[in-house]
Amino acid sequence: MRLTNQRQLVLDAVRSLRHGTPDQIHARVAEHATGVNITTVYRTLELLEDIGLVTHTHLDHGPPAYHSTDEDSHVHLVCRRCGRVFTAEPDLLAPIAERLRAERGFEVDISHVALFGCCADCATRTAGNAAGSA
Amino acid sequence: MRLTNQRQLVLDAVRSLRHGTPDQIHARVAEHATGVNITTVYRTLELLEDIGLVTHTHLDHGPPAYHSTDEDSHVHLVCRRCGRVFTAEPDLLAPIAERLRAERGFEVDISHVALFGCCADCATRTAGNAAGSA
DNA sequence: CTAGGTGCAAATAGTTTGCAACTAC
DNA sequence: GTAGTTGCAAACTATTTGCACCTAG
Repeated sequence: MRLTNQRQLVLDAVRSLRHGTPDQIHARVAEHATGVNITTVYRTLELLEDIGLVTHTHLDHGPPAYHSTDEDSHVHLVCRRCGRVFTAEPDLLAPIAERLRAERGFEVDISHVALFGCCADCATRTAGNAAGSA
Repeated sequence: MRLTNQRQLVLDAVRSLRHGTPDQIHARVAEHATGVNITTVYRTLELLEDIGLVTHTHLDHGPPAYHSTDEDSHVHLVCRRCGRVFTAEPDLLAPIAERLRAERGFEVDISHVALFGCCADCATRTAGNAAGSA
């Protein structure tokens, strides 16, 4: 497999953006080099994922978020109000992963998990408001 | 709000398909009535979600899965090999939801959760095979 | 009757593919 | 030198929007 400049750039971008979409990765790459095509970004991400250097998660609808497998695997907490992404220790899901493995042989990919909900800030901000979501 | 035939059909379709994509819902509706447009399906799903009759989950990349809020809320287990969707009791995540609420004020929406991984069947089928994914 | 709902077609966004030119090895 | 890689443009899929027509209330 050939190590091209583009591939190095894409990998660097994935590492520096911690949850980058293909588009964001492309933009980041473009800061360092001109003319790397979005197509190449997609192809490279697929390749890097294939050889296990990156993984992707679906943090919301829309573009997937890519992250390097270098980082400690972590669980994503996505706030559906403000859209921010928090991380939690993978440890959090360990008991569940254990239970699913034991009870049904299902092997959870912890680094791929996103939990949706509402973060503390947004909960505070909307406290007292129950019904109307405009 | 007007109760139209189309809306009733879309809601019925969401209920009968348990994890339907907009496309599948459209197809299901088309079995019962002619000429309901995919656009209407999208608009109706948005509306039904807004008034709380349905929710959607991202079970994989691609189209979201809609389900009726009638059903018991449940956790989705998505096999990344065969694509099948299993369900688990929401109970499974309760301790985690509790912990996140206590530790960081993050309120997890349990019915929105999908756990990715590999089901027992696929694990068995690929036992002993480590590297090559063609 | 009328405000809200629908269908159509076109716009948009994200992603994939064919193919010719290019380059790391 | 050559097979693998890239860029471009066009295809494709999923979704949204504008607008004229239609219908539930």
